Amino acid sequence: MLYTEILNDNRDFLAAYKKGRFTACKYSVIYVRPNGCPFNRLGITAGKKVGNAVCRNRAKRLIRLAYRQNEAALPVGMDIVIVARAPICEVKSQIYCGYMQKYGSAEINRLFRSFPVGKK
RNA sequence: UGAGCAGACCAUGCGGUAGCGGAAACGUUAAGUUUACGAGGAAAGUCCGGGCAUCACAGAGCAGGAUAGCUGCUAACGGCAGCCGAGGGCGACCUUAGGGCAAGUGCAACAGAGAUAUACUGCCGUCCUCCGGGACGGUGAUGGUGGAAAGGCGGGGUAAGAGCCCACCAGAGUACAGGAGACUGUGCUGCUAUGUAAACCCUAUCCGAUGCAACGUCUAUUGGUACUGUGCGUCUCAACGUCUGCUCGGCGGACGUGCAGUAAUGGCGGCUUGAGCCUGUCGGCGACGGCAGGAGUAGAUAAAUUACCGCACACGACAGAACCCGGCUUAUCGGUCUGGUCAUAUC
RNA sequence: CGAGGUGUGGCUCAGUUUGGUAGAGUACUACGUUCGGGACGUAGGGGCCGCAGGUUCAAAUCCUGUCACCUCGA
Repeated sequence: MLYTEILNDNRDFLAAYKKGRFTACKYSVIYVRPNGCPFNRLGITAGKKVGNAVCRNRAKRLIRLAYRQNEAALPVGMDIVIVARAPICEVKSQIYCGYMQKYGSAEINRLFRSFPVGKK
């Protein structure tokens, strides 16, 4: 991934849930929060409600694929946490990637602009 | 041909495009390029057993836990193999926590006269009688209840009855024979013994604790707090700590102060060749063992095996390694092979 | 990786230790009460006790396996 590091600290997840903005769809929920770094950080959550280990792994792969394909369109300097929902297991990857390409990046850009610039 | 039993095995395949993980080679300040490799029969549940690591180890007793026919296999096991007993199936075959209530204690509702020892209705004898029956003694076959009524059934016997006696069956004890043993067979004694130990318990055997977030090692910061080691001073053999819990017993003396070291975080190691797999052969009924030959890189750390397309068909189930093995249990679309059995038909 | 607990009427829970009758509150139905409703009173229905085996004369209870959920420790 080009400008992206992995977000793996529990505090950062909690900060994204509490202080970030979010947008939701049928397959996933996206939390966004500026982090003040010259790169993005991506965290993926696939909880127990998604399914068994096979389903959770598949959900993580699909999200990672979708993020990789749309990475160029995203702004820089964000903490992004994507939470998988149960229906993502039964869907083809093109549908999810297409959704992310069409709406997801636009939503993230909109949320990014919605944060006050001076704060950053 | 149909039904059924046991065992073993496979787990969609091939091609293309893009991408991921560690490794090797090339290149090198680096970016990168190429190559081969990259989830399972259960990887799952974590129910047992072991390896490995650290800590503790003079020991003794009690408590606690596990196992429970016999012989073997194994590193070990609560696993497996063969056999014995019991039960089920016409059969192939399957199931089986299967020591001890003839040490002790407890429990057995309801029903029933009576539930671990008793006598309501009865039966028989003697006596009495107001002829309805009553008293005393014998008896435990009969009635109904119950899971269970004191071995079962038949005959003899008797006033009426009873293993009181006899035959057969069942159980117990004992002797002999066979077997490695569980046990089996035969003879004799002889009727005393309800069920429950997956009730407490007794008997025999086994069990140190913690778990790769173990543990080792390197490094940054804060701080003089905590811990460890050691030198000096003071006080005492009590308290405290530790040895799984308790008792005895063992080991460490405690406090103050000086010096040295350690740390939560991160990196690296542990981390994958192992009581392993396949083939042949020898020993063994078998589990398994010996010998010979052969093949063989998952090792991540928010965590890699993917996404999409095309073709074929049976239209693809359950499901994702996290220190490693041996088992057990559970989930599973379907398919293949081998060996027995029963029924029917034909020769 | 390890330790423990809970599954019982629609809902919340007793009963499991010490095996024999499944119970309480609430909800539901009917009747009474009231001018009518609520509250109250009386009566009633509703349970393969998570699932599958076993021990026992007899299992919600004892034992074994299994499924789901919850909690805790490192």
